[in-house]
Amino acid sequence: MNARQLQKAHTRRALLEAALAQMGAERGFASLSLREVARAAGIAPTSFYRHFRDLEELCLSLVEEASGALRGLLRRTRQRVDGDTGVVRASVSTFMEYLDDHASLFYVLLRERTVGPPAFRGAVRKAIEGFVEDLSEDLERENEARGTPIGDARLVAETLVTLVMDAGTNALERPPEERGEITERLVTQLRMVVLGAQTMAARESR
Amino acid sequence: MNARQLQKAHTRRALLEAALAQMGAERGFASLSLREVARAAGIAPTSFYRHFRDLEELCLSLVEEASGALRGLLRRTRQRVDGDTGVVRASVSTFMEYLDDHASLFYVLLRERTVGPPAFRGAVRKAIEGFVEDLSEDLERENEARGTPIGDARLVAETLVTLVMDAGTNALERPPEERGEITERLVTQLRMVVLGAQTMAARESR
DNA sequence: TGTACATCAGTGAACGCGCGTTCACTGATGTAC
DNA sequence: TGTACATCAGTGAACGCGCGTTCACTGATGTAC
Repeated sequence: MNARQLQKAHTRRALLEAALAQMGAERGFASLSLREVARAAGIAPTSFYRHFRDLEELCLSLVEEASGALRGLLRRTRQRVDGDTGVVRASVSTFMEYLDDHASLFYVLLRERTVGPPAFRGAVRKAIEGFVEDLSEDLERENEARGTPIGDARLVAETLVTLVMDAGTNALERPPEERGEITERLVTQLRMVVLGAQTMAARESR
Repeated sequence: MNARQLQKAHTRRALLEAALAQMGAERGFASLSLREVARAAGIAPTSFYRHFRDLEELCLSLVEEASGALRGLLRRTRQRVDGDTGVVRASVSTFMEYLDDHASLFYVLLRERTVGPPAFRGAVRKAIEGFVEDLSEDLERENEARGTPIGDARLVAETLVTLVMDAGTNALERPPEERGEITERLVTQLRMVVLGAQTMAARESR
């Protein structure tokens, strides 16, 4: 890569980081300002346009980045799911690690799910659907292996993901010392769901 | 009430409605503008201050209104919960009715849960906690009556509310014809949770 | 009931401010020969 | 390697705009006597 291209990539990164930093706990994409972001990235406002068409394009990149990180992590999770630790434990601890490492990115994913331009919400939804898809496959595989049918695996996966995302939101809003409790409650919730699904499937096959 | 007081109350209402209308599908509280709201309410921007200190105060009123409506509806739900229809069905149909009648208010409740000033998020959380509290009592009462222990009723209630809120968000974002499917999936989800909780409680008491 | 005064919801002009975007530019880096 | 030219990330001045907020005001409604 050119020295020029390298420098450009550098600046682009600075812009993304700056936008991410601005959206702390209280601000959504809607309250960002191009000038503010440029200022924080250390460039003139006009230079912004060398990298993105507008703020929306920048934020879309952020969403994609957040999704990518999440999926990558999930993929790594699979290797942990073995006899010792079940899908539930493994997924939860993976998720909480992600939360620690990418808190700001996660904010983006959670917040912009319900506000903002459609393209935005669509991207977030797609990311979550990918998550659901992966988890669904894992669930089916594991439950076939164990001989415990789980019924509509996709619906179960959706339920689990919903609960995980919600717990993630809470975890970000509460002080870190409550993190452990939130995790434990989440694990119980997820087990209830899986157990309920199995019980339901068992009844139906009778 | 005075003619004057009456007129004032009228204008106040217009302001609240205007703000609500502005926050359609894509806009959060953060992207409202005082002038825009005043314009839509048919008054001069400066008159706004006769009613609210700033936009935040207005939005807080909206959140409280939304919470009030939700709780009121829930209270009415209780009367439906009898032998014929269980807690689950009754709650879900109640909720979906609310969704139809107060879509905009519900947007406020769902969106501003994760973005915006702390006072704001606090109010929303409090509303949801009230919801959880009420449902938790219902669950305990019903399950004692039936002799099917449910374990940590509060945790179960939290799980149910989380799933209901999430389904509500989806329902608002999807075309109305998908509403029925979403409702059915939600009912199944909730039944899984209740069944799971009961199964878990039964195992533990063994 | 009539009069004099107080209240106060709503007004319109004015302010300074930060915003997004345009434009013609600069000057370091890259490329062709 | 040296030279002439092209590219293009970053610049700074300038624009028009809508914003939140202040201020002194108006005039209908309410109140005291």
